[in-house]
Amino acid sequence: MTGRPKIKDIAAALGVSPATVSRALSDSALVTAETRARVRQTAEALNYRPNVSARNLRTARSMAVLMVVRDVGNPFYLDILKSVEATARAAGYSVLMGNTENDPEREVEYFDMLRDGHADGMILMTGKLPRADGAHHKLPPGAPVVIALETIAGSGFPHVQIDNVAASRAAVEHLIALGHRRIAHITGPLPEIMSADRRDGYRQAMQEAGLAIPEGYEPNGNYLLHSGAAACEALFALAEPPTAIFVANDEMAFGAIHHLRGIGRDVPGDVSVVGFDDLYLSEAFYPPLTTVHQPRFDIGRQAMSILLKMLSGGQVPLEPVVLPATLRIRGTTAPPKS
Amino acid sequence: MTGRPKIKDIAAALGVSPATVSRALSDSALVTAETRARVRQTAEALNYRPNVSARNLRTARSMAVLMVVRDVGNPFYLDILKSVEATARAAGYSVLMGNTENDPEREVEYFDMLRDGHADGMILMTGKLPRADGAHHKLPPGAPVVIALETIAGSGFPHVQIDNVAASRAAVEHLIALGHRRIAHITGPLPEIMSADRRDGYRQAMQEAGLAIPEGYEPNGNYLLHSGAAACEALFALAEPPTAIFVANDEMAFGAIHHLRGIGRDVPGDVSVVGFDDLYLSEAFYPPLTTVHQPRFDIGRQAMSILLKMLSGGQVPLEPVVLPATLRIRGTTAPPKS
DNA sequence: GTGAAAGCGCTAACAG
DNA sequence: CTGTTAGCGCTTTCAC
Repeated sequence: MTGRPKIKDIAAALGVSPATVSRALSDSALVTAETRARVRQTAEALNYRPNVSARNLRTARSMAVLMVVRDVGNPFYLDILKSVEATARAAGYSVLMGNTENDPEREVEYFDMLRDGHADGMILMTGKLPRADGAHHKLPPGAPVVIALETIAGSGFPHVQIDNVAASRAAVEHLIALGHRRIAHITGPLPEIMSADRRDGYRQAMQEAGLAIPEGYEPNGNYLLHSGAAACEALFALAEPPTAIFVANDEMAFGAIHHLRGIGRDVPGDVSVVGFDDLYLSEAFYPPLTTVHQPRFDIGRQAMSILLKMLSGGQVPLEPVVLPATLRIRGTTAPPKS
Repeated sequence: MTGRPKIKDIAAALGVSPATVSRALSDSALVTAETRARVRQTAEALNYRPNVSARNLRTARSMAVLMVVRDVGNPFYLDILKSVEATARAAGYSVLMGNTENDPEREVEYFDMLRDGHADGMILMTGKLPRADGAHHKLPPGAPVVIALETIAGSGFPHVQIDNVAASRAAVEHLIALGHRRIAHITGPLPEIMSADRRDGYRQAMQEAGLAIPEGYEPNGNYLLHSGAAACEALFALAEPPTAIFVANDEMAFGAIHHLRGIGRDVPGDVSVVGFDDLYLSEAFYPPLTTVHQPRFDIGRQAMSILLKMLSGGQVPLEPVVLPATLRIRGTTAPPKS
């Protein structure tokens, strides 16, 4: 025998039909325990592996799901990927990773992968659907798509998220409680909802405390290290720089702190900084970063569970699933100097 | 028409044969520019997507490659993934990400994915082949597999790597040049070759400088943050702790520095630390980490290029491709105190 | 409990 | 240049 063995080869070797082999291999109850054992044994002996393309074609399923993120480079998503994968594996699904790099065309490509049979369902963490006019409209209604971490209003897809507004408010309230009054905010990319939510939490806390938000106190970033430094630079070029900064994610917070150090400002001595995400390294950073912790593991697990439910035709929550996020107070926040 | 459109539907709508549609869609030269245009247009109109399972079954290729790493959580691999993906995409391949978490069973599963048609080729960065007795022996000789970053002696697969011994030696020589004599090394997981190479570089540099390696000066780690802290703790429980540490990767170096801070030792004032990898955050860390920079982008690009060559039946380098790694001297190294 | 036969959607000979 | 035909390897009726 040459080439990879097929079901037919096993059948021939055993003098049974291909159908029986197929059934035995898939643990069908329609086959004797004994035949099953014999089939499994020769399959093993022949080093047989079922051809996935053939199976997928026949069953019209890929047993794979797609997880699409804005930036694989962000370790934050990786932790979620891990729990998504664990949950998926337990149900027999594998996980394909999609990375958009914020490129709308690539988002469209990933949507296409649902339709062309690459994957059966999808977890989206990109904060927006491709082209408002809508690649997702090509998907059948009720398509197995779950939105995690971000919000896509009116999409009709289930959501798993945290309350970004409340978490941000709590972070800023912490700074206010320490006595800060000149508090700035480095935003994520706008007008994405997640970024807007975090900014809104900041604004709410400021307003409730009766604090003004001076011109230039809301510089924009894009969640990347460098943009945190750049935004921070803009802040400290102001006539009245802040004594505290709430940064929309940890990575930018690292960049901001790095910049502050460069211009000779001590954190938290001169300036307090709060981040958002609680990355793996945030605690080992110096000073250990005060930040908002997100329940990454739960987010992934819940999102995947809902997706699995959709994939098996079950009911899914119509209301967003909102998980708790908590402020972790560490070493980058302190009372203002004066 | 109900359900997803197939090639047949387009053919019917246009009054041509399915074969023509297939050809038009794949830009075959065997079809008029005009027919091609018409086909493309109705395909677009019908919102057609070719079924990948059917295509893969027919062509016996998946146009996907698998990149398997030890730990997706390590940002180091992500940068490589990005360049692998860019190179793969340019050639029409997509990339599947495999994560073994150092579990040999999972490595075997990924090998199986080559045989069951999930992927056409594979880039391995796990440092060892599954079960010495050998899952890879199930693969046909000359299987499209490239080993990156690590070495699998005698496997016969092409390798893309850096010279870990030389790079480590350079790192330790830097510490020696600063005047350190009590230099310790926190290793990666042994007996993996990459970890062993880095340790050997350390030993060579020490020996050449005529420096002894005291008992306990080579604590083991596993490349994770926490193990760096733990190994460091062991080091500073010694009667004569080191004045400098060469750590086998940045993540453990972060952990070690964090621990040193915890026990009141200043870096680099009291202790110098050198890492390995040059992670994205290493420069933003405080103090900025002195470390060995690896050419991540080139590693990914080269590995994928070689894989593509194998996939198209071309010749591949028999000798390992060795890329340069360079020491980046930053803020965690200084002369010893006394 | 097992076998025979059909067909998933596509591409690649082979004719014309 | 286009159409006809066959078949990739598997699963799943439908018979028995």
